[in-house]
Amino acid sequence: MSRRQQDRVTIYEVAKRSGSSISTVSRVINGDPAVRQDNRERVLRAISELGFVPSGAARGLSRRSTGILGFVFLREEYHATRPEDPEWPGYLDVAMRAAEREAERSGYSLLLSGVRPGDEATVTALTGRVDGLMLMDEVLDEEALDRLAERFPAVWFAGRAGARTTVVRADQDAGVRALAEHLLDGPHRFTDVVAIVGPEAVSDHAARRRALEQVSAARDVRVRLWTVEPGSSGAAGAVATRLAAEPTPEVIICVNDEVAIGTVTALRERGLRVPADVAVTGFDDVWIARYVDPPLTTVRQPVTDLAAQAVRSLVRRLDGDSTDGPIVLPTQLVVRRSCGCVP
Amino acid sequence: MSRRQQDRVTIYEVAKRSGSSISTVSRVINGDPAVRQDNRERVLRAISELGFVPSGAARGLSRRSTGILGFVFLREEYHATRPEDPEWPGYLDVAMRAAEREAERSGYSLLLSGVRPGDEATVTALTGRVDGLMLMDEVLDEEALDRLAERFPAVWFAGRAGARTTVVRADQDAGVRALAEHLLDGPHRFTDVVAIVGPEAVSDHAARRRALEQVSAARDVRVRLWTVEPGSSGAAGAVATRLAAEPTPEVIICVNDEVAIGTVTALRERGLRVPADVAVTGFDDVWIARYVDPPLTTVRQPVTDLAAQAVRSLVRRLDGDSTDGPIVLPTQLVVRRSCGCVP
DNA sequence: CTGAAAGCGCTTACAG
DNA sequence: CTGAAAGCGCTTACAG
Repeated sequence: MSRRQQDRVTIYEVAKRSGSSISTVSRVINGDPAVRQDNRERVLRAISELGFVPSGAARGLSRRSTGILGFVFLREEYHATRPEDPEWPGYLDVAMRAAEREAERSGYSLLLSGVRPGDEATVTALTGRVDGLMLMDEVLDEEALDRLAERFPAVWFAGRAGARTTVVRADQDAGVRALAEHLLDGPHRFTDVVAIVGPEAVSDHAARRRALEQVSAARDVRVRLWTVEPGSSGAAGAVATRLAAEPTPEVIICVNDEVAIGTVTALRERGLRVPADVAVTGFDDVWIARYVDPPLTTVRQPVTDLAAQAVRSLVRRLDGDSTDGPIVLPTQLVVRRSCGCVP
Repeated sequence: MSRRQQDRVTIYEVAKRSGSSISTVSRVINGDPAVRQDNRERVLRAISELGFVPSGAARGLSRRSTGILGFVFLREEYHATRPEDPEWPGYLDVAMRAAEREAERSGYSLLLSGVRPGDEATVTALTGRVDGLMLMDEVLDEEALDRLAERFPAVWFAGRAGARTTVVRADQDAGVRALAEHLLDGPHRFTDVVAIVGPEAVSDHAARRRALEQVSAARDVRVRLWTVEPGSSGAAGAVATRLAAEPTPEVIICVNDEVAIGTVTALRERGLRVPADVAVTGFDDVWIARYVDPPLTTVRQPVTDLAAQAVRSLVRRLDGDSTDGPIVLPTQLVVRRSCGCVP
């Protein structure tokens, strides 16, 4: 942190060279229409001759605003569900890119920060360098999040329904219901069901699990829950182990598309066909879901929209509008071949 | 940009409450061991009671360093090669995540910025808010890049071999040679070849094209080049059009894995089997390449490493070490089923 | 070991 | 329309 930028050209040198004051230079930089045309041109010329670039730090200090929004997420090794390859980009990456796009539209830059779960200290430190914060669900628990949001503009991305802090989330409940009803009431009327679930601590996972249990209980179907351990070395391996130890179900409902892909692989290694012998479903509808073999039946989450809405809510708050209530976007069942219900 | 942070607690209030001076508070914040234990404790207590967080802007102004590194890339709509779905995460996302990881290890944060091609103004403006910049190849041309790098710490990510500025890149030449030799000299000895290539303006694409032409010329094989237009609405559509208009080749060498996946789809829609009727290869070896049908023969680029090396080079430079020469990482041929050379 | 004071490079009332 | 000056909240010689 002790590295120096090279000698920078300051507003003072521009003022001197253009024969004006720093006030005028500042006005020109900021597009104040009050500056007389000839003065403006003189200043602009000096700026380009000197290669002047305003210091973001000085500007930020003076304006009490950095023009930066922060996106805080869990570092990869703490993700609850991940496939074999640490390089897989998915839900989170799409959200990051979309957030950057939307931030830029509002004149902000996006700062990335991957943290350990519950690392309040790092999040608090970020507070000193950005104007607002967007936090992924698993970063802080509800209490810590509320404590932060009380004194700093923050939105909870994919957070828990009903939180005090503004939450932007997708309707997990409706998505799971549509999926479960399709599987339990559809052409196959599955009764022997396994669900690979994520940890209860992740809001979206908890919501999905609850919805699944409600739908299955109403039909008197017992769902076996298989947990993917946080930091496990890969879904395919974990699923293979369970398959070897337990009776094979008719359908495996997976926590996300990546795990579904791993599950298909694990089933095939046991000589089972998908969907002929076992149906498999995913969640998220990442881009690749339609291209794998078989194409995945899944539930689409509007990740791009979710991220854009989170940024917009934050910007509204920074613009002085009152804090938004919860923002819930719809999910959508996408039926493809992996559930065996279409040819 | 005129939004205000709420009233922040400053170092002055901490000093007053702890009965010390702002110098001492500053020393405590920065872990100066010279501060006497009892004083330190008093200050720490005041900090936590007041919820003090140092202002990044003030600190940055004073230190002449922001602690932020910038990653500049082309906004999505300007990408040369992209599949149908704008949400696909790939090479660039993996690079961003890896850069964030490595930046954090060195005590920096990563700022994202998606720009239009050639947008020097935006890049220059960024210069005021970060300590160093990592630019994707297509953002600026070599001249603009060198102009920037002369006065500001910058590395060129996947840039042109031989540039004056520090370039971090993968060995495209070796990767393409290995692939082309496998196809032209391997079991099938293909002679009727199509290559779907990216724009010459992208350094990696130009390098690959050159290597392919050299290998094929040496064997007297003529390669038909199909160009994927920047901003085209999708590889599958473009490929379908060419397939309808020209004789079907024995093998289609694709510019990346996403295009390969689109190509497989387009071929199938014409009733052609892959690899039985036409072989297809990709490039990059994104995570999904092994899971699609058929699994893709491709060339692996060490994207994570590339990003980490770029950040490290930048940090070395900021630490006062001299500027690095070009950094070239190896690529690797990965043979799977899509080329038809293995069962 | 500690404090008073200058300085980092901007923005913005305020006065003219 | 323009400038002098104060202020944003830190760090860091310098003196003690």
